Amino acid sequence: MSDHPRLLLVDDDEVFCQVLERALIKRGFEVSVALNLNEGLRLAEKLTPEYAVIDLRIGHDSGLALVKALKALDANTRIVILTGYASIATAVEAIKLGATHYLTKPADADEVVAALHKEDGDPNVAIKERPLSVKRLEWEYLQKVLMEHGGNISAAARALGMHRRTLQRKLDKRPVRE
Amino acid sequence: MSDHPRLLLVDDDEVFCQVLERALIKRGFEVSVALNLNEGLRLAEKLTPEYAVIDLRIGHDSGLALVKALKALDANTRIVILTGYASIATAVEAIKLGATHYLTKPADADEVVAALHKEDGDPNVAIKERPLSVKRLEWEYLQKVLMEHGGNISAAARALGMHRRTLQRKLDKRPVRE
DNA sequence: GCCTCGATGCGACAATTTGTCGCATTCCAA
DNA sequence: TTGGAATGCGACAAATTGTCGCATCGAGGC
Repeated sequence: MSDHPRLLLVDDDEVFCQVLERALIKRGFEVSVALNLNEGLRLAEKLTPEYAVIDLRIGHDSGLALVKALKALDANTRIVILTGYASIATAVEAIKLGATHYLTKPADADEVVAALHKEDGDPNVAIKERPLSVKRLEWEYLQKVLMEHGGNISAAARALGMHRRTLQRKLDKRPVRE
Repeated sequence: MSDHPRLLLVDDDEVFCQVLERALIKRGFEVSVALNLNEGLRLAEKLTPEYAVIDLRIGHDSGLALVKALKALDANTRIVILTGYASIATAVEAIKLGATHYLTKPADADEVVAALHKEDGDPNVAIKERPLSVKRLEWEYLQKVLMEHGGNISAAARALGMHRRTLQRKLDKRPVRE
């Protein structure tokens, strides 16, 4: 056992979990990973983690249920919702249920950690030195959605509400530095 | 003096205020209207309303300041943020500051009243099935970074590697629906 | 094989959006 | 009071996007 704070990571994307887990361990957390809701609940009860990073959509379940459960177990748990399917409605409910913050993918480990430590109602604490440029954010997002559509450019463009020609052109370019 | 609950309505759109005021009176509220932040603060202190409906953008000021003030006066005040410039970043802040709910214009009086009476977090809100459009993602990101810089447009533009003029223009526009 | 449908790559041109400058205010802290 | 920073906004050129069109390609279905 260590003095490292316990953190529960729940997300059904295995690859994403592996990457984020590594990054969080490097930042001093003792990380436990669950790939589904039940496993998440089980680990939560067993470990009573001080921190949690939870995907909004875990398979067909909602991560918000887990927020409620974690807060019931320990109201001091600091929870961040991290999702690729963000909406104002779910953000509002997440915060009402006691989540500390709500992040949209793509988000890097530094953002996650910063969000975990964010204080209540405090508009600005740790300002990130270099936020991703808009172009870079867009590039990563395009890649992510494209992948979710099996590389089908037409389908991705439709999902993104963007003209196929435009997506095509954007993909031709290099990702922006930074 | 009646037994009608007192409601403070703060929005810089005069026409909108008139319409909503009438509708709220019809629904049994004793409504006071303020068209700017200072007037809103003054009325808040004078009336200590049980309810408040506040625009996020009041002229050049932020309605979030008023949420904070109202909650400081009386933590039981039920406040709904109503805005045409909705973003996840501001929604998260509003709820953290104690707002009861967060609505996007256009919203009718029934929705507003329902929101005022809304109870705590519901883990069963519907989760979006589609990812955000690129435009919407950008809007959310701009709002987030802007908030991290305390609303300083110049600083946010620098951090984003984007021209101030461009950021200014993007912020003026309404967020894309979805 | 033949046909259809959706995906793709790409040219061309118009419609929009951005990048830049400039300038008048407004704000704020020294 | 004063200098520096932030802001709002007009104007015009530069760059990006939206649209249309068309030829090609691969997977099914018949």
